[in-house]
Amino acid sequence: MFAARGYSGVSMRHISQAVGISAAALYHHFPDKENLYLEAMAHAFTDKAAGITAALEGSGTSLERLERFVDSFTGLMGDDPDFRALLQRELLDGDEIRLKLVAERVFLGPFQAMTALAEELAPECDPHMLAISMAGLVLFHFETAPVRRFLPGGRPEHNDPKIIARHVTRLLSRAFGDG
Amino acid sequence: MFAARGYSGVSMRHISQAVGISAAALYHHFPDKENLYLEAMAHAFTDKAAGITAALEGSGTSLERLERFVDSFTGLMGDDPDFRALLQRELLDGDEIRLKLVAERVFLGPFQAMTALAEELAPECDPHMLAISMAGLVLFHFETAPVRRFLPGGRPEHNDPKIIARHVTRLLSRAFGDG
DNA sequence: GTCTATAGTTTGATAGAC
DNA sequence: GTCTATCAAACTATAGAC
Repeated sequence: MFAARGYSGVSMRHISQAVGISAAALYHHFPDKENLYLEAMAHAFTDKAAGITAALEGSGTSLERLERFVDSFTGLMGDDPDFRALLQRELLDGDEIRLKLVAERVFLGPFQAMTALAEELAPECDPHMLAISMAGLVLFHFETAPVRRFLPGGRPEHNDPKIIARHVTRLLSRAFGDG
Repeated sequence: MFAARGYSGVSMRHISQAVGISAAALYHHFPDKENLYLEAMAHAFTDKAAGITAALEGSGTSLERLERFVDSFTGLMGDDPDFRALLQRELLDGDEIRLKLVAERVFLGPFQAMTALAEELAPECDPHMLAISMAGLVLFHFETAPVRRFLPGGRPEHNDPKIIARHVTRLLSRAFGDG
């Protein structure tokens, strides 16, 4: 619900109806709405990125690991749209404490592996920026999915994680493949 | 205010205080909150992307126009963080009507020019997907700015539009420069 | 651990004076 | 065009019975 409507768009009553207890009973389990939200985020973000990190740290050439990373990342985003929406809402709404939690709990692991891969792919490039670019290249295709059908050339298959992965892998391979 | 806190995070009283009139007076100018929001969006989005389209449609080689596009796009995002936030909130919260308005009012012009450039740069590539990739490559650096300082290698200059533009231009030039 | 009842606040929106 | 006053509903949160 928070993924779909945001923090202030979801009330304690909405939540209580969804879980089938009264709003008052929610306050037996959580001290207030803020805390309920934080625990929901902590749960939603736990272990989500482990597969990404594993794909990056496996064996193979840097290009093979790049391809596995892109496949794994697009797969995760396609399988769990709520996770993606929650992340992007946190980037818009999160205060320092929440952003630090997200950074440490979901981004840090894969990001370290991504910067390591970035240094292999392009040693002369800033690895931090290249890691961000690789992630953005994937994420933006999902982020823009609801609006792309109103844009020229937009077709349903552009929302297919496999199609997105192939496109991104080819683009990055062109940039870092034979250099 | 909508950029910072979202639709349901801003009340009519908040707005009335910010503009210095009573909440009741707002209803003399707008029939309801929804309509006020739509008019605010229509205003915020008008002519925002004209500079991008101009950069893409100017003279020069495709690589020169690519570089001008990236400079122009990063400049816009750096100069107007609220515009970027509003766009990303619309992608998360917009219904069909609002997304169509955004698509036609802000995305369509530059996107058509971007797909045209994409076909020049990489005829064998899907121009729709490549245009999305070029945009995401730029936008994600701004979207992740608040969290990147908690990630390894994150430095303040990574938020500088000029640094971002140089990075993205180099990456895209590597992919499409000498092919 | 869940409920009903409710306190106290904030919300979107309206009525009517000026 | 703006105001004060206000309504009805929804909100977060608490009290107290079971």
